[in-house]
Amino acid sequence: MSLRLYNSLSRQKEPLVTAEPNIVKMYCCGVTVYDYCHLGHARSYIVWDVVRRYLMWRGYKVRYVQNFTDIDDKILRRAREEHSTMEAVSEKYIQAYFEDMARLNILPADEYPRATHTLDGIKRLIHELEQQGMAYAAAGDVYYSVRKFTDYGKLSGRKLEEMQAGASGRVESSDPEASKKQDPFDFALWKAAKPDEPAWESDWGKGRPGWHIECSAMVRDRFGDSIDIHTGGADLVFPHHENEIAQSEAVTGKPLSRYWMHNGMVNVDGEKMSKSLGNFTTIRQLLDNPLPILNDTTFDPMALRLFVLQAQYRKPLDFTDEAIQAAQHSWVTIREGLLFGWNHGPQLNWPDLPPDLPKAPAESEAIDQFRRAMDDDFNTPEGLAVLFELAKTLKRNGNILKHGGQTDTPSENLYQTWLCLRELAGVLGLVAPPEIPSVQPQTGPSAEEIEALITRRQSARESKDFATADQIRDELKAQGIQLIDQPGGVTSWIRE
RNA sequence: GGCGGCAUAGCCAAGUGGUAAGGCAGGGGCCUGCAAAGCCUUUAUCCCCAGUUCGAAUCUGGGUGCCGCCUCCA
Repeated sequence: MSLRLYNSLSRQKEPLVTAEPNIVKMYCCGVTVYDYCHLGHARSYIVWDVVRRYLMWRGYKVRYVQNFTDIDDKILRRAREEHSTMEAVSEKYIQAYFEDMARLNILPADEYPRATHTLDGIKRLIHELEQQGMAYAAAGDVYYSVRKFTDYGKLSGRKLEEMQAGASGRVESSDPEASKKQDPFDFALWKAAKPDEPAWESDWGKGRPGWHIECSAMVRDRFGDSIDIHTGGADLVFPHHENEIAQSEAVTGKPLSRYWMHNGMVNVDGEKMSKSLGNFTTIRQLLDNPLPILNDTTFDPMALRLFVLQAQYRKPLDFTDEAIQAAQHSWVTIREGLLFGWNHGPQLNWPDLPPDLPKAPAESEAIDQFRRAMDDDFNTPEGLAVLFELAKTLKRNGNILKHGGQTDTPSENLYQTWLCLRELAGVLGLVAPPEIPSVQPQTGPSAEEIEALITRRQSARESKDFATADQIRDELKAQGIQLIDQPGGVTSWIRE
């Protein structure tokens, strides 16, 4: 059974057939760098990271390119506000982007082209469009003649005539470029320089590129005429991706991308999270601040990842307190499972664990089920269900071991389960750093002190002095020591 | 107004013709001096109506509600 994915272009799931066997050329529309990334960005890049990791796990060689838009009105406005420059603003937020993505364990792209580094390619493409009669210059601007591209609207499924009815009110008057356009639907490929704004020399005079053209130019520069998968947020379908298609395909005569994939939006109270609505939470806001709903602890980046992957990527995802809480708790379960080997391997006489763990047996049922789920348009909620089954088993056995019992599950089975969980979690980018208890910095009372207190409590309990017994338990609890009274009068303890 | 999508337990979410995965939260039980932790166990007939079918959450038609895009947007 092959991998199938939903292609926005055909509006149906299709088997993945790449141009070259086992090679995937993938381009993802990145961010405009004028602010910190919010949860909408987090979702988008987590989703595409998982797609990429899964394809790699399935044996594809993936080349992944993602751009930074570093020329833009909003960046300029931000620069003015901060008495800074466009370069400084974009540099700052590009660095912030890298920091945020690293925390979310998103693999770095193979390349990060920037608009400011792609001027040659952009100008070349505009020239070619001009030569083909698809574009025209107008007072220092250059526009794309939308009506000349007969396939216009094929991605978003709209017809120019139908759009006109609803859009006419806005397109006409409010747009300052409207007077230069031959048609309201035409869009800018190149914009004439305004005073005091960064500008580049060109045959049309000093100016800067429009937004859509950079992606067309970058894809062409890095990959050639066609790629396999083009991704981005659902809000980019129109006009951004539609325009990319118009620009690229008019010149090359070939499909810009075989498959188009779009992720659903993150919602707040049922409405899209967006800059313009002002209802956004940045990634760092969420991860850096202790949250009352989490007992004043911070939200784990991996829990954010889990939160995102618990929804199918094309559906809207509601961001709520309850969702945060659920994700955090869920993550603890997965993490317990991931740490099982490090915590209990020695106890089970496992061999020393090499840094590169062996692969789980490919024919295992869990792997099979996971693959079936993910092969069906990256069904991560179903894939996660597999992880939970594995993690629960490990967690349960870990608890039994921790509480002094003896598991009746063969050590070898637990080892395979653990390898399997780690491998599949890795495909989803979910990792828990090896936390070997003995290596952790020990704070609070020493083991001897604790044992002494337990002995004192024990005698208090035997003489029915429960007040003293409970007091000792409470004091240790306050120092992060959890006492566990086991059947048979034995009391063990763990550091929390 | 046009185009597209969604509607499954308290919340999130799989399932696309054969009598409802998983997570979170909750209930019950075991254990305990009490507790914590743990273990076991439990919780839905799938928005409404009408069809097709031996059989539908799953197909068809009609409603209702919500969301996205049509302007910068992941």
